[in-house]
Amino acid sequence: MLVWRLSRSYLVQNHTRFIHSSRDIIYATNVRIGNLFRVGNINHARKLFDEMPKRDVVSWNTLITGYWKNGLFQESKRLFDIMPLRNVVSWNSMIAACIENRFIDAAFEYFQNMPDRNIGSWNAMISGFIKCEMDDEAVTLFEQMPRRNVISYTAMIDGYAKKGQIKKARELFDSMPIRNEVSWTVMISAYVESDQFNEASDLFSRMPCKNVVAVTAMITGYCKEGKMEDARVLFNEIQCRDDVSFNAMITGYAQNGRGEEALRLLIDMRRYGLRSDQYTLVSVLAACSSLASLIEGKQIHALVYKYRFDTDVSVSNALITMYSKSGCLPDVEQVFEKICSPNIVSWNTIIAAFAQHGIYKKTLGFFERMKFYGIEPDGITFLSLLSACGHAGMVMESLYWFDLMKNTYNMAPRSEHYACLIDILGRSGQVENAYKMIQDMPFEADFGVWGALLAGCRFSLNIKLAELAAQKIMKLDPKNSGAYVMLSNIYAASGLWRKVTQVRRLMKVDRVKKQTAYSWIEIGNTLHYFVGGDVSHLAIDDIHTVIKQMYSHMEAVEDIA
DNA sequence: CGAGAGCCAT
Repeated sequence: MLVWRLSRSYLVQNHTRFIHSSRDIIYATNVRIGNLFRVGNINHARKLFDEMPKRDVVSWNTLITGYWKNGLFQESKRLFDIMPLRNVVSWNSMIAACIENRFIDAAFEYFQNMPDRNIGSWNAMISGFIKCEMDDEAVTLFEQMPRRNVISYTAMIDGYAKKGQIKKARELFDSMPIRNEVSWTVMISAYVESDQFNEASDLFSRMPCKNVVAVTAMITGYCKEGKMEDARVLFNEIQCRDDVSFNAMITGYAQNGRGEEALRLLIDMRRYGLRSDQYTLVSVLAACSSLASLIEGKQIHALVYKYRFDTDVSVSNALITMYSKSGCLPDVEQVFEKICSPNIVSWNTIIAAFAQHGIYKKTLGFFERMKFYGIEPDGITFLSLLSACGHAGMVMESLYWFDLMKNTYNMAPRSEHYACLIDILGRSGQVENAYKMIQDMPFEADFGVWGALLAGCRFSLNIKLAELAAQKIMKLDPKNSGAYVMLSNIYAASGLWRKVTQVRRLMKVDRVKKQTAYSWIEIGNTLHYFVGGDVSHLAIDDIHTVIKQMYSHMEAVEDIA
């Protein structure tokens, strides 16, 4: 009897604790449906929904959101139309769905038609306008909305930042009543993006609670400044590193010419238990490109296949550059032809690849194909075309492309285009014409333009122009040793030894140090370094013998040509 | 169930 009573009370107790009201069942099922959609199991999610004896508005909303997040916008729309009862979230979800599919007008229609809006509706619509670069509309809504929260402000700040209106972004940031870590991060990355490192750093130091996202933005800032050691310190301080922070650090190394460290960090990343994604692969491929190390590049290419990123355009573009820098032109073409829809970067990349190897015909061919596919060339395309002419020594053609760019495509040449053209003119001994071109430029010549002129002067030993160009460069970039070295070389080639000594002395006074140039090659696991005049290599005599043979061979070939 | 942030290629 006692046992019976005990067990009965036990049962009653637990019954009340575990019994599911129909509301609980609906709630649990909704959560399950949402989770199934999140892992892309659409059919199973739908089956659960269909089998529900009773559904609430959240069930419908979960279904609607699940469909458009899996790329089935039309089904979301259909469900929205037939659902028995809608709440504000149903409407907001449809707004988000339209925005995701770039139907901004449809989104606004939902926004206007909905019976009542909450702050989320306004925020969704504002960020939609910002995504579609309709800033005026975003501002109008922001000003019209009855209440604003931290998300409204943050979305607007990000919008201003993306438009390059950093000042306005900052004003809003300062004026907002409450800031959270997202607002701080948006503002910091706005400064990083617009190369205002000190402002970014200042904000970062004042940020009360630094999460991994903000730290990653700051790491990017340090990397852009070339301060890799500082970036690494920040990176090491992160408590829980994620794929994005690893990618930022790897990219930093790759972009600062520290390919070995980028590759090493890729290994660390995998050891840390993180999978590399397309961002990682693009960056380590860039690292391989700068190292011109084909073996590692091919290994990464294998990873690209393994992780199924071989259809990613950016990855393919990075592969093209890698193979091009290693001189594997057949692989360059092979990767390119496998891209389903090459974008402007793909075309520019392959054009640049053949341009850099002086294969003018192929360069031209890809340019024609690009036009045939209806991709409009941009400034970078023309830069590649110009550089192709430079590598092939074709002055007339370069002037043709320059003219085509200006007059047929109505594009304003940038200083890089001028620098390229001036380089070509200089190499062909036309420094006077090159100087004329500088004088006719619609804007002030920069470091690159004067550098190209100075470099050109060594072909015709034009002392006057060389001195002028060197002077300009020293003014624009006082720490740069290149101008001093180049000028002194031109003096030396002209037999002006007293002037050579003068420049050397000037370098000491200005405390400019010549950077030693070196080249290297990796054979097996050994790295062989070579500096100019360096005879320390064990096989230096053999090397010199081979070089002499190559020179005489080249001369012989040139005679035939 | 809906709204805001960091990393990629010429």
